[in-house]
Formats: sequence, structure tokens, C-alpha cells
Amino acid sequence: MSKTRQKPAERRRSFNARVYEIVRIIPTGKIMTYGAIGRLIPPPRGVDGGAYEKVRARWVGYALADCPDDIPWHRVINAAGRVSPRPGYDGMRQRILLEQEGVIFDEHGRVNLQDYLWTPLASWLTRHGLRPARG
DNA sequence: TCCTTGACTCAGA
DNA sequence: CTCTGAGCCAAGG
Repeated sequence: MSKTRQKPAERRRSFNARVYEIVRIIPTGKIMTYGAIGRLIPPPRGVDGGAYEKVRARWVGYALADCPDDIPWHRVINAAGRVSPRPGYDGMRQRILLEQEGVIFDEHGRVNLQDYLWTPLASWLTRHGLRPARG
């Protein structure tokens, strides 16, 4: 019988799909980090959980490297609160897009994650009239 | 098949 | 605070 084990390519395709699904629902003016998105996606079959933790953040980055046009990719930044620079692109366009949504960058090109980080849980709590616990 | 690179993150120095 | 190296997977030369 076929073990139907996922090939790397298929694995990547479904992983990317999950990433897009999440990024698509980040509200305007809010941001998420690569790592935060990765933590919401369970390890694919065939990938060791421990190893997955080490690479998921990068996978999210790879997924956004070639994402559909309807994905608000600019709302994803790194854990340091900065726009991740990449080869041949300084990230200025991404910063401008975020600023147009009201996101404030400090003099070091960083945003306050406390203010802008979006999590589905916090959103859910708010919808139900509950106040997200801090800490 | 080997080697390098990549939109990350964390722990150390 | 900044800078490095490690850790892990996949794609391309």
C-alpha cells in the first residue's frame, strides 16, 4: 500500500497555503512575526517536531517570497520588530505600506510589537467582550 | 552529488 | 545595543 508520505514539494505547498490563510486575515494596521505565524501551524507529517521549531520561521519567509498578490505580505515582520531586508531590496516599500496603515516606526526602524502584534486569540477575546490577559 | 543561499530566531559575547 | 554562529529544510547551480 502507498504510505502517501508527503514529498518535500507537496509539504511546502500545503505549508505555504496555511501561511497565506493566516496572513490574509491579519487586520489592517496590525502585524505578525514570521515566528508567530509558524507557531500556529503544526509540524507537517514526516517532519520532526523539534526540527520544525528551528525552521518554521524561515519557511514562513520562503512562503512569502513568492505569494499571491492578494496577500498582505507587508504585515509580516521579524521578531526584532523590524522589516526584514533581503537581497536587492531594502524593505522601504514594505515600511511605507505599513506607515500608510498607521504603523509607527521609531528612529531605529523598529515598531512596538506590544502595540501592533496581532494574534487570533486576542481578536477572539475582544469579539466576545473579554479583555486579553497580559503576560 | 556537493555546496551555497535564504523575507528566521535565539543564545552568547 | 550590535554582531556571530548554530540550528534545520529545500531549491538551484
